[in-house]
Amino acid sequence: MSTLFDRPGAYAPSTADHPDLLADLNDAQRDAVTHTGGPLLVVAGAGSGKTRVLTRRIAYLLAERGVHQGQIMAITFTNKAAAEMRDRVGELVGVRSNTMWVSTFHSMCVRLLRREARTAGLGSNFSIYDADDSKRLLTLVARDLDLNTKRYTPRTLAGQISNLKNELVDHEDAASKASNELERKVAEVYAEYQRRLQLANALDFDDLIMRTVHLLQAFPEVTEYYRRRFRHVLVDEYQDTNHAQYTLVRELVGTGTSPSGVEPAELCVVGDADQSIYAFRGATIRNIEEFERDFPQARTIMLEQNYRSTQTILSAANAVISRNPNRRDKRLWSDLGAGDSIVGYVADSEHDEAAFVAGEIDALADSGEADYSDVAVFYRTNNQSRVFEEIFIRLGLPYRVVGGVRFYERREVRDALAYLRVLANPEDTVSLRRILNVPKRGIGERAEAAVAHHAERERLSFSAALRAAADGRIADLNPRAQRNIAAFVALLDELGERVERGDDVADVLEAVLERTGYRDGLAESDDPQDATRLDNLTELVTVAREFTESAAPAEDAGAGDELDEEPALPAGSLAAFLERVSLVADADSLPAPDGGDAEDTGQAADSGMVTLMTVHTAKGLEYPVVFGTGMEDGIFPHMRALGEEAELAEERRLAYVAVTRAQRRLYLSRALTRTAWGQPMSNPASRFLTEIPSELVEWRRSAPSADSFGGSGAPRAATTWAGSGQGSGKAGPVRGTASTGWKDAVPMKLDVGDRVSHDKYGLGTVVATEGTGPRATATIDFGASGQLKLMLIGSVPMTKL
DNA sequence: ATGTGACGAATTTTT
DNA sequence: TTCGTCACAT
Repeated sequence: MSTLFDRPGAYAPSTADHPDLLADLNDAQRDAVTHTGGPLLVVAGAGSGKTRVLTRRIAYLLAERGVHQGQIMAITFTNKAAAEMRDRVGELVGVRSNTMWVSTFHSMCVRLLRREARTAGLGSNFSIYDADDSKRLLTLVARDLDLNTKRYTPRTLAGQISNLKNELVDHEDAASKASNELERKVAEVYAEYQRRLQLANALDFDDLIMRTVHLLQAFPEVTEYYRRRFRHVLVDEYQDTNHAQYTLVRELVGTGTSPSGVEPAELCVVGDADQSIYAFRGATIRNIEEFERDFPQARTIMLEQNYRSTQTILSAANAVISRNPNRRDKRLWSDLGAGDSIVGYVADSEHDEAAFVAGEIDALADSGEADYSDVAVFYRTNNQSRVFEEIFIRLGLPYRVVGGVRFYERREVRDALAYLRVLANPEDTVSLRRILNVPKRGIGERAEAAVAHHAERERLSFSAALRAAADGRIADLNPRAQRNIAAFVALLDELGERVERGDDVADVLEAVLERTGYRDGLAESDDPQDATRLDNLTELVTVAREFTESAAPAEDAGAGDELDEEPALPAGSLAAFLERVSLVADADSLPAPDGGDAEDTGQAADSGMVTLMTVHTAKGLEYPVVFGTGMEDGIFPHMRALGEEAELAEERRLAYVAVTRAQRRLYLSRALTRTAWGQPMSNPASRFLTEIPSELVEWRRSAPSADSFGGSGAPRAATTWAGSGQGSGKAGPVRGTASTGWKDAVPMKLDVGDRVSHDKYGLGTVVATEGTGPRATATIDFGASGQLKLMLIGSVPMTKL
């Protein structure tokens, strides 16, 4: 790999200029790279060279400003982004990038918490609970507290508690602030949940951030140490930070001169409020919108030149996003020219839509206009991928689906990992209870409850109680269960010895799969799914094997980096492996540039496959050809967002993300009818579709025009039904101006039993109604044409009789 | 203790 | 439709 170090004559440390670092940047980018002093906010529109700015800035700090790599902390949200940043900085400055702290918020916090475990009141071998573990624990807690688990589902509880932690509210504050029944219950659960986490020596994802913030706030001397150490903090995707992460950054950077004279570090954050699509997880664009207020003397630099897309695509994106209220105005522009029109398509059904997409991809490939790998198909929700897969398989069109159920979320993988986690941390009760009877070994609910009660009564950990049970020290346990428990404990001990004597992780894992009978159980099954499960376990063993191999030689002896002199966890250890897999949840994620793909069904190289994914997973990626599908109100924007201003704004940002992924060609399609949960459903055109200026779109197939329906629809129907997708460029600009389009119209009032006449499906009877306002739907029986569920939003070409 | 059938709910998800 | 949870039977 060529770096500035390697290139003869290109680099002379700390003396020469480095025109290379700035030469190919535009003015704004250059400003962002060279800015010195106060906090810097880089507002980076889609495709405006955000990563380039960040990496150049780091390189510039090292090369031109005499900053030591150990003084830099760069924070991202994903491991992928962290790896990419490290690589790209490496290309610019060489091996110095290896010892920089470039990491995700979460791994940075883990690193810090392990170092300061004692101060933070943690065992340094703490486990990390992910969402699934949290929910399991919450299920236990809710049961023990006798909650109505219908009303307080683990999902709800997890969401509420997560929100509280993201806002840095601890369980005591939550209790005192609670103002209604739900909040009081949540606070109660929260308290018990935290108690159990502590008992299990475990932290959940949100704790990683919150506990770090609390640590820094409670121990100024600790904070001071890190502030002295990190003089430059850079944050990527700043629009995705939640309050806790925001506070963490502020604690790290510092706001004023500390008592012992440490000045605040230089802060550089990069983000785009228009691409904030994770508010539902606590991200708040407040952090970016009020950056200037939060950090006085802050400077803002806007990157508005887009290097990715044609002007047509950008104009469409601008048209959509500009309807969001309270938005900092920003207009992306491109000098790549207008390019091709956006292609619109109105399909009869989702199958029809998929067939169109497949046919179009085929045509592009045949004409040589695009490789399969140039093409991405986006949808709002994962279940929409199915129909595409079906058609692609039928046509032999190579594709890959990104996302969905991830490798580390598969049941068998989690089971196997739970064994390892118990071996590493016997107090990890959630994992222990998970594997207690997996595979089935005759330790049922009753026995488990008996052990749990005993633990509670005697104030023992579950693990200790289990040992008591094995020794016959629990009275109300039948002998059979006792024997089974004893055997299980013996099994764990035997496996534990392997860990003790330092066997490789992969060997321990192999032993787990063998000795527990897990592998045999799957091998003997005739369920075809179990064959896949077996493959996944084999893959996990491979991952473990590779982990050991990469850990051994990569011992870079600290390289004078004081923070690395004592690794918190021994390299290659079981604990280190578990930490890795907890924090890297994307073994089978995106097209790895190097093609080093962990697991996939397909054999073909990435280069030859169409990519299918949700719009969320598409963030940060780009493709020459993009298909945005399911552009219907109720699908995208999602039904749940209709009528909710904040959620609608987020959907709009999501649409903006979708559109701005496209480089050359953008297709937008919708279906008049699609099957939702077994029932056919009819959705109107997505409002996002109608907001795109019609001159940018060439409709390959449009909605049936009002004329062809003949009849007079509901008032307003004739004009509005045609709203988008009015064919062949005939339609004038879309009406429905500003935010008050026809979508805000009152839905038709229908009750069960009402008779209606639909312009397309004829006479029908209302058999059910659901939802109200913008979410109102009616299921109508059209006799021979069957039943159809219609969204009543805006207008439907239908009259009530 | 475990297997079966009814029932109900059902976005998005960087860690 | 599909998946996971719950009640009940074996």
